[in-house]
Amino acid sequence: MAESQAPVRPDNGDSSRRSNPRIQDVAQRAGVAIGTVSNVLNNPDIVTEQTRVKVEAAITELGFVRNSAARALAARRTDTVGLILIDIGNSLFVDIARGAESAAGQAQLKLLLANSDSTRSKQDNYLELFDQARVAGVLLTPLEEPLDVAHAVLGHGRPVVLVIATSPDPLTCSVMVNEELGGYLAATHVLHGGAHRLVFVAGCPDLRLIRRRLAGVERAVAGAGASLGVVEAPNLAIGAGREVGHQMLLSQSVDAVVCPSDLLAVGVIKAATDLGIRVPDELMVVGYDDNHFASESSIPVSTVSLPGYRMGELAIELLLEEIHQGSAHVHRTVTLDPHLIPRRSSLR
Amino acid sequence: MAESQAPVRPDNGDSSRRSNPRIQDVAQRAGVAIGTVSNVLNNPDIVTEQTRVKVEAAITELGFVRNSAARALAARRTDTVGLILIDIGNSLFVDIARGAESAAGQAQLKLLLANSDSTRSKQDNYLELFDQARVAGVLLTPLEEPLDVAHAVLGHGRPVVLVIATSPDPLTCSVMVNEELGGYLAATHVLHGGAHRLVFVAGCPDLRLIRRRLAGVERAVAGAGASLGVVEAPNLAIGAGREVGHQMLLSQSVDAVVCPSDLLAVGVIKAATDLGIRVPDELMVVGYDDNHFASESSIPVSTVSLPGYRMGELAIELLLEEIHQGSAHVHRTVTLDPHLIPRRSSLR
DNA sequence: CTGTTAGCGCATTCAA
DNA sequence: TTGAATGCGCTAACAG
Repeated sequence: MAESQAPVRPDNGDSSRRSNPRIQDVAQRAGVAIGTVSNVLNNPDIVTEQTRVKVEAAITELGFVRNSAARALAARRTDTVGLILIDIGNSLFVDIARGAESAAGQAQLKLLLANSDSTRSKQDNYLELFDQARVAGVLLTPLEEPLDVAHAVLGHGRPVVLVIATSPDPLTCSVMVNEELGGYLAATHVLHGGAHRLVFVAGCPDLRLIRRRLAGVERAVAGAGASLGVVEAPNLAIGAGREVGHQMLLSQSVDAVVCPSDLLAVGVIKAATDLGIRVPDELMVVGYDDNHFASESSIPVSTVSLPGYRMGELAIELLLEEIHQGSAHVHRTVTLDPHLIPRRSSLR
Repeated sequence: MAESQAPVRPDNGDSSRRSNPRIQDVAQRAGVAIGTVSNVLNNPDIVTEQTRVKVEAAITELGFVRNSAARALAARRTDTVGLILIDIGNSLFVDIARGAESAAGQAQLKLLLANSDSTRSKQDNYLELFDQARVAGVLLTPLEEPLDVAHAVLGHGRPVVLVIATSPDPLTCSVMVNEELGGYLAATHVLHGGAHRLVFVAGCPDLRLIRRRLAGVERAVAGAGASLGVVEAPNLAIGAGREVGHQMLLSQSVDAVVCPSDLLAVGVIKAATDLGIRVPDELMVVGYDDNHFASESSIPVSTVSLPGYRMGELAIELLLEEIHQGSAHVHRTVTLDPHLIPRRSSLR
């Protein structure tokens, strides 16, 4: 046996003054073994009431805070989930975050947010960040393909759940929205309101999402014997809606406009107002996403509402399923139906 | 010396099939030592071009991803910063997040977001989460006192920067806004527009923030010989603005309303419209925060704009200062001036 | 139920 | 420059 003099931890003496007390300091202070402290932390039930209290006292006295890095390393797992949002400025994604946070909290999981800001490099950076952090899983509102980095994460055995994916991914679970139905609902609504000459403002017409919505509009129009025009817009923002709307309203006869975003709808309403066209009397307008401001505009905007909160909850539920089922898990896709919220912009 | 037979890692054989290859696997594959791989990862310069290429090849072939837990543990530091926002549904905070993310990215720091949702328990939970993760620092948009958990984080030697603090904290750096000036600007603006009978809608009148804004309004009114009424509202939301606005407009003679939030302003405008009072002709309304929707309402809302993006950038800059200066650091507070954005709701 | 011990995967000495 | 050894703080397995 070596000399007991050999100090395991030379600076033990002033350990009370360390900025980050360790479990060992707590054990020493409480007069128990290190494993016991770990137990009161992770298995409070199997420890004596008496020791537990003693240890807890030491913990608060020392201001002990677990080191999650060490914890994750030793336990080989994490109780953190990452959520990557396309746009935290869009209230739909905020709703998703809220739902996910609520469900995660109930499952004792921590939720970390990241904003990809519609930028692939950011999305990929955060995917890698979460991968490095060995999170229990990641929720991703994905940009369009390629999803190679996400697949790399999957390859490391880390579950990924896609939220608002535009198509089911065979390698993941997904929470989808029936976008075609959304378009159909919007178009049907204005058709029932008496519209005959519809226009769909295709912002970002290359997005599969937008094309699905257009498909639904087309289906509704086809069944009603009305006409449908499609005008393209560079993006989904207000400015685009206003510009495209202005041109469109000047050049063609139209009595209803269906937009794949609320911002676009607001822009079109502005254009109409500028031209002295009354909404909804002369022109009905419907948006999409049910953003919070849609109901707050002076002409509240009718919209196709997506259940963002529920989608967030569902995403966590799917993730938990996958985590618990392990290799026996079979990916599945849950598709939610949107619903129309009629507001003044389309009510005659 | 013990028998060299003792296997350091029994399952080394199938390590290529592990879901998470380690640095050692990379080293083996590249035919170099473990320390060398670490070097190409962290000090690429001090390694031979040739070995570097070899190692990088092995990394991609194996799909190696660093384990940030092990990394943090060994290095005793982290390149991650946490940002806790009061309300990610409020575009001001989104702007702050954007600014912070940009500045953090330039400093090679990762930014993680959390939403306290105006809830103390959530704020404290996330503070502790970041503390456990041993982040390099945390940016906090704080709820009002007490800040005890934040101080605990500070006690562990972890810098905290307060953003939109209502008063400077001697233990931290802060990014503040001259709220009194904001109130003054809003009131002065309507006074110049010819208003004589002002009302300040004090949502959450207990918040120091709100009281500061009111103080600014009072100063402006006092210097102009106009009258000022103050009505309280339970919160800063649209509904409150509408209700309080309705009562106020019925019961007193007023020609300008100053609100400490854009939502409140929108509510007041709604109430006015309901009552057939024309905005801005008969009633001028000014909001606060320059939320994105403020310019999008049909009657665009004049507002006191805070430089959210710059505030986020500044917060990171202050944090970096503190990290680099270490114990020599002296906390400082940067106070930014808001500016008024006149829009239709107050322009006659 | 309590105390002891062996790594988790990596950064970082220090020799060579 | 490169390679072998040490331990970061903790969990988990096991012996008392």
